Amino acid sequence: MSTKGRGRPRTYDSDAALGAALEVFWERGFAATSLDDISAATGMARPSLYAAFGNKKSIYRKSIDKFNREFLGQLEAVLFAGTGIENDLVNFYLAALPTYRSGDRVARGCPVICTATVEAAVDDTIQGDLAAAFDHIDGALVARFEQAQADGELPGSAVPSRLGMLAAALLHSLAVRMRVRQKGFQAEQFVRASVGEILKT
Amino acid sequence: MSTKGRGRPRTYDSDAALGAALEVFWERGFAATSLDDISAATGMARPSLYAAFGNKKSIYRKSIDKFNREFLGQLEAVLFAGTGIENDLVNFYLAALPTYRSGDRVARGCPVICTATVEAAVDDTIQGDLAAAFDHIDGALVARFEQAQADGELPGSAVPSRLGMLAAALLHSLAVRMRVRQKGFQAEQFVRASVGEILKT
DNA sequence: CTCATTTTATACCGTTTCGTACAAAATTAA
DNA sequence: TTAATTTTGTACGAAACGGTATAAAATGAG
Repeated sequence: MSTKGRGRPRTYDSDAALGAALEVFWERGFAATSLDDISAATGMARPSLYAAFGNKKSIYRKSIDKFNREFLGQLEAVLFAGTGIENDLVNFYLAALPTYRSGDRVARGCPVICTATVEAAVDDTIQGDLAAAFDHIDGALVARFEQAQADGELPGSAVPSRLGMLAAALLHSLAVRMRVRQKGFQAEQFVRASVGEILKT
Repeated sequence: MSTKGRGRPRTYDSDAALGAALEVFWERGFAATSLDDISAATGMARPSLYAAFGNKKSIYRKSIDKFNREFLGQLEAVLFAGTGIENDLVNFYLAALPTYRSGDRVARGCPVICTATVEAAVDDTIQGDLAAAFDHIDGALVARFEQAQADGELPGSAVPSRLGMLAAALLHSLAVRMRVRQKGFQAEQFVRASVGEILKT
């Protein structure tokens, strides 16, 4: 690992490689993705992959971590945009949809919720990463409802922790539903209707 | 395939074998489960597995289908028990928890939502099975809210289709959260609080 | 120009994978 | 008892897997 100095210069960009690796993990899941798949997607030979990021699980964790930082950061910015609780919340979900719909062949939902969850039952480190990501989302949503209550947008009888967990459930459902691809499911309509129900006093 | 007649009698029970196969798929996911794993779990040699159920994907689909029939049937019975919408709904989720918590090592959530969803992006037949299962749950929940409205338990202004999809989101969230195993997550508390919010006029 | 250093790329190793061929075993029909 | 039929269990084969040893290639330092 050297940014400069003696030696043959590396031909890859670490961040781009992790992004390309995520794409294949996202489509096929962790177990069904081979190092050859990652090698083809990144253009890096297997020994280079190993030297740069470690073994397959390590590559997976690093690519998921990168996704979490970028994606959750973007979602949180929308959630705390300050356009009122209803608007912020609707925009929060709508901001996730383009990512959940992405994919060359078909929509793939959320890479974290849809691929890491499987591994969580047999791999404790991935389970830890995943639980931390869930905690992070829960915390952000609860905090947003607390802020709304402080701003007088919610009655004093409202319970932000309950609303936050309910709002998180909406995101989980969207994350898997977009990958399940039921015919006739209207994501935007579902988002607006559900947020309306949640905020109904 | 013969129930009686000439030939060496089979030593396995098809239903029990599919149940044992589901256990390993449930813990490790489809891709990470080998035919040797299934062979060990069922006590059937690989050629017998192949003769009885077909290839790995066929075994998976049959075992998931058996789970869906049994589990969803059980949940629907609770949902339509007729003890009032709030009780029925709470009991619906609570009835799912023992299954979601089951597992020798750790809780494994829902086998359908947590393992089939990964494959849905690359396998169209599994995607079709999965979408049908989701449609089924959606339909049952929406029907239950329609019934509640007809029974006068919900105001005329309520929209059963919206409430049903919101209630389905709760189940999806529970199904993955039980496998994610966040510290401090209280499932029963979450269920009661969320149902209370949903039914809050 | 020479040498130390770092990355690349080929090739290999042992293991595991899915699927099947084949003979032995166990039953019923004749 | 003999023959036909079905399941079982061993054993095999080709392919794919994760991971690594090793030499060639490409740079900077001296």
